[in-house]
Amino acid sequence: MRADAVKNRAHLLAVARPAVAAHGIDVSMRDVARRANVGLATLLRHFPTREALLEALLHESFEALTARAKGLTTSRASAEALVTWVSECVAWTTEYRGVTELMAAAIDDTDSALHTSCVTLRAAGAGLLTRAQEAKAARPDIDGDDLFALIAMLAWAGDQPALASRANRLLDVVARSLLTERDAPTSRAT
Amino acid sequence: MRADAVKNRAHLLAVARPAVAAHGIDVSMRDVARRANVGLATLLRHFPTREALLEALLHESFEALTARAKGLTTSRASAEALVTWVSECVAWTTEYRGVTELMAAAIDDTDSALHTSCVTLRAAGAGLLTRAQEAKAARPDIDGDDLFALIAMLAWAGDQPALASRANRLLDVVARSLLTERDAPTSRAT
DNA sequence: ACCTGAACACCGTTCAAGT
DNA sequence: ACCTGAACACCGTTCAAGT
Repeated sequence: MRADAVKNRAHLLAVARPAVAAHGIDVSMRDVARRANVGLATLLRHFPTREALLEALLHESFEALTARAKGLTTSRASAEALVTWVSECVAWTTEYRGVTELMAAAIDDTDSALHTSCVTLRAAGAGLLTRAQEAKAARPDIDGDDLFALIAMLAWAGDQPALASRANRLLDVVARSLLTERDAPTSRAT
Repeated sequence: MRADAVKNRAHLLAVARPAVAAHGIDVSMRDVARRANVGLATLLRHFPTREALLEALLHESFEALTARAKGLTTSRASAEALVTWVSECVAWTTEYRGVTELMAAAIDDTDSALHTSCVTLRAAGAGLLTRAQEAKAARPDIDGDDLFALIAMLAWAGDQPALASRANRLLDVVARSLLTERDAPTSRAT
């Protein structure tokens, strides 16, 4: 990559991050290009789709959440680790309004730039879930796909202004059903 | 209303219904007008917003679901009635892809054409919930707003192609947490 | 009263032309 | 290699002009 292209790319990401934070992931691509004092076509050249731009912005977060799952595996009891991780995933998505929709679409779309990140994230959750199930701490009849869906649902609710105030209770409802009775911590147990 | 206006309105609704069913609630208003062989401005004159059009299309369904809640109150055990109604609400929204987003926005927006319908629906659910709670069949620490949020979350998941196959299990997860242990029916109990 | 075409300010896609 | 303006086909909003 040419030196000016490297610089352009970095500049675009620096501009896109606050724009996405302010307007959600539906922010106008044209607007991002404008803020970067660059032609729209230049933005599209670096990031041919919205997903590609998002992937570049979110890659580190995805990796951090995956690493966090591994860390929780060794540091916490299985039920607590699972709920903590779910809660952190949900909390993270609220930084990027609308990203849940994109993730739900990407998980089944091999062509999406977000596909690999989403699959990796789901696998990390599945690991925590399996561990909890082996310890008889989580209900055995759900799998990593269900867990991913539940996280997405909670994240979606957190994105809706009318529902966001209920986020903690909704997490608690899901968590209680996820865990078997005897080990069920409430969402305030940390 | 003038005779030609009445006819236009009915024709627009007849055309809009299959269009929404096919393309979801994000269907282009221009496209609906085109299919009706009418100017876009004419469509907007009858239904100044997308919400107004949707309200006209969905009004009967909202009323039916509200009536259904009342019917279940007298015909079923409180826990079963609650879960059945939740399940029927979720199933209904799948006919109108994307309507959940609109409902979540409308519930807190007094100006939305869908506001009243959503509030009424929420109240109907709250009634079923209260009855179940009084029978000690549902957990006491949630309210009608939480229930509305949970229904919306399940409906949203049903709208996502990648998550839809999990719909039954997700309903079961929510239902189990909603109900107290001893009375908890699985989602297949009917 | 009701309808309509047209102007407007947007959007993302595409590509020929520049450096 | 990389950038860019412009043309394109869309969108919903608004309104003056028609019947």
